[in-house]
Amino acid sequence: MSDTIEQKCLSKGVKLTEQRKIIAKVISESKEAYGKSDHPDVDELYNRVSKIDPKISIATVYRTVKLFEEAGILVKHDFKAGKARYEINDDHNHLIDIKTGEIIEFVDQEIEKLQKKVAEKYGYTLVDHKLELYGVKKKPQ
Amino acid sequence: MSDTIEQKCLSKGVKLTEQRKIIAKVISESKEAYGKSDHPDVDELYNRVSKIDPKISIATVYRTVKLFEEAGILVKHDFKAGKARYEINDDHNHLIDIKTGEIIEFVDQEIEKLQKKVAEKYGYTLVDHKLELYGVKKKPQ
DNA sequence: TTATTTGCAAACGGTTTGCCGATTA
DNA sequence: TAATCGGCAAACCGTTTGCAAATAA
Repeated sequence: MSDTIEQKCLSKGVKLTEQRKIIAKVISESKEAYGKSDHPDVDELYNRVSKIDPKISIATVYRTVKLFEEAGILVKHDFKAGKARYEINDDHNHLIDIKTGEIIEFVDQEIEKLQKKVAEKYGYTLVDHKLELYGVKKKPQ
Repeated sequence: MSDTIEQKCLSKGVKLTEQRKIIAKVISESKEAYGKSDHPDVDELYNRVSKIDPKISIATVYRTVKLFEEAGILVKHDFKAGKARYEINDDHNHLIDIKTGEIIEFVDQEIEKLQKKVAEKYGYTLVDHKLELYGVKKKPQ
């Protein structure tokens, strides 16, 4: 499952254009290039894309991230309503520092298991979930 | 903590106007009156409020729910981006039926405990959290 | 009375869309 | 070549805001 976005597009029949390749590249690199907890919103994505090809319009960025989302390649987040953020769909949760806005990604199997259990309890099969923790950093020591 | 919204306003120094009383009433009654998993969005709130006093504007509804939220009386949800929903702040989670849109509220102490543990693990004190499960109803039997 | 609130309508900001020329498979 | 895509600018829609009249304390 560690395919590139491009590979995922191919396997899902999403046509690859120059613009989409560039947008995919920017999203893939957003982590390594800008730090661990980089979660650019669409506008920021557009800024970064523009540096590679200034002719790409923001409409294309919107259309592309939506397309990737519908293909299950990206997931959309609305941490703060108003501006959506997209990231590669690899099913982790977020711990958000309410002071600094820093975002830490984590996975916890136990919580995962309990979620499934809760859904079952109400007669549901768990299909998806969203968990966001909001916290403040503890004083060191 | 089972004060009415009006009582909470008083204790938090939020001035009570006729309009706010009506909006508070509609929110308080939204559960009992329309079924267990009623989560009206602002527009729907406005519709219901209008039936009581048609002169109340949607701007007032927006201003009021925001005011109540800032006072910690309500919490805001963005289940589907685009339309915010508000409900009384009593700290439960949501299980959402992705077929019907039905919303079930639940609390799970174990998950709660694990969340705190995860935050601690990263050096944070948990202040708030959001957990949404998305599922499909199982076939009966 | 004085600060606050409300209604109205216009503005705002993120997102979507219609049109038509450009590009992909 | 046929179908799809992208750029542009206008439209959209939920939400916010400036203003002047109305109201709470």
